[in-house]
Amino acid sequence: MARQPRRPIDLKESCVQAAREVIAEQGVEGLSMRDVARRLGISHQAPYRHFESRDHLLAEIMRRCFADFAGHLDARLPGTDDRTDLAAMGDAYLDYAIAKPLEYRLMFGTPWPEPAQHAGLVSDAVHAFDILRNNLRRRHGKAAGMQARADLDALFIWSALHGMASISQSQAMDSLQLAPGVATAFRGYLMQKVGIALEVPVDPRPADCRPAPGSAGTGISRASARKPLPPRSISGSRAR
Amino acid sequence: MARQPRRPIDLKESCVQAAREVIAEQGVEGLSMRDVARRLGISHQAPYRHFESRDHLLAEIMRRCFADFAGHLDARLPGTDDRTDLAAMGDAYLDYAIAKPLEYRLMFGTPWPEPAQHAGLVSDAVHAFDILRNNLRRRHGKAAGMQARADLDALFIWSALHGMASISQSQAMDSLQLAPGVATAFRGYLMQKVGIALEVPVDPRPADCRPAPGSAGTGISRASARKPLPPRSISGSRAR
DNA sequence: CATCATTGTTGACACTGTCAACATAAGGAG
DNA sequence: CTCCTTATGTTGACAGTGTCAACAATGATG
Repeated sequence: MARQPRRPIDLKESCVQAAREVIAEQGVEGLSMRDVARRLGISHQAPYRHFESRDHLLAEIMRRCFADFAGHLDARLPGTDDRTDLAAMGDAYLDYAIAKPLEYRLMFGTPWPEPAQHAGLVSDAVHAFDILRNNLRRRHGKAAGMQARADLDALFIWSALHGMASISQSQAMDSLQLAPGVATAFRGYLMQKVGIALEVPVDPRPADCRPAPGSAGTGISRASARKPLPPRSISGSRAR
Repeated sequence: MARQPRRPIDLKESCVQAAREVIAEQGVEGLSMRDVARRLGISHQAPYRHFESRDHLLAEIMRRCFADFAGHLDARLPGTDDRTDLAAMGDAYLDYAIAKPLEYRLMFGTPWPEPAQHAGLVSDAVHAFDILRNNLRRRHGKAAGMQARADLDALFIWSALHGMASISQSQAMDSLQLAPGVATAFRGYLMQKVGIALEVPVDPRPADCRPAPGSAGTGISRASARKPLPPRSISGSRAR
């Protein structure tokens, strides 16, 4: 028979809480199992009764971050239509990235532990993405190929937002000697550009010709790789 | 008087080489001073004669990666005009990210060591950015405010490319159940969207009104943060 | 030659994740 | 009730890490 946990205070839960505190204070790299144990006043091995390894603890925390994040996206001020709603979603995304940089970095800037394992992690992360995708699917309708279009738009939006979020968080911006006002205008400018790009339809086919509709010729197009880089390619993975 | 280094084989150089191998094989996290020493058959403290700390070694490697990267961008097939050149640059950027994922992650996905220190790192990184920025400055001319416009465009392009590169490298794509063909079309689609966004001029002012020129209303716009997130904000830094 | 800075080695220290063995206690079976 | 199983927590080890301190060799310079 499965025995019920009768502990009043849930040590597993406490570990997660303590670990989140550490991460919020010092970032992922600062997280140590022993530190968690120390903060809770328990032996250094106690957390291992609840988490197989540091990676498993980390995965659980990442899962919760994704859940938080998805909740934050869901809690945006509802737009009056799909368009303003999309804008609100973009704002909510960037607000979160700014307000919780270390959590953001944990979700999107840290190599994931075990891909196949930690199924909960994956499904929670996908759920966050689906909030964005669902909006675009409503927008594009169900005609043939429109699922793909919605996915492509979702990936494009995500790229721009994530790119901006992670660039803003790196110290890079400080060193670039940007023209005055650029740093503060960046966010609004990017949102406008993305909005424009979404308005103008685009052929998701191989691309290569297709001038931009209403404009001379897009400028950036030709897809696919050429010139496969000199010799020494890179293999490797995040093993060990 | 400054003594000349008379060593035939430069141990400092060997350390860098060995460390780059480790990183290319196992990623940044796998880099260990002692491992470097072991590979070179020297004592575990020898590398410290040439690098103050692991972070200093890492900074040197990052610096070289940026130099490589900038060289790779410079070595793109020259475009016939600024537009096709910009496209070639985008392609070169993504080619590099794909060919050397671990180096790419090292440059753009790893918290930098000491910001102020390691001046060489910063200047080499800025140089890579300047390749992009210079193209856009030529494009925009020198009229008042156009410097800022060029910087904004550069940041926008960088965001999209970096966003795509880092999303593609995460295992996320595999889990999203994307519609068929989306994964392969992603790159070309994003390049087209970026091209379109660059064609259509945009007001870099605060944004908030300004409908997209030639279209009903951009959809994504309103900049700036609202709703500052519940309570628990995050402080912390990458200390120690 | 004597001096001295450069470079490399050896040995420690505190810290990490994790394995193994042990202690304790609580519930069910007899 | 006792006995046993199972969950939980503790103690002690081991190999690995970055880094400090003390020492040794070596070669150019006074």
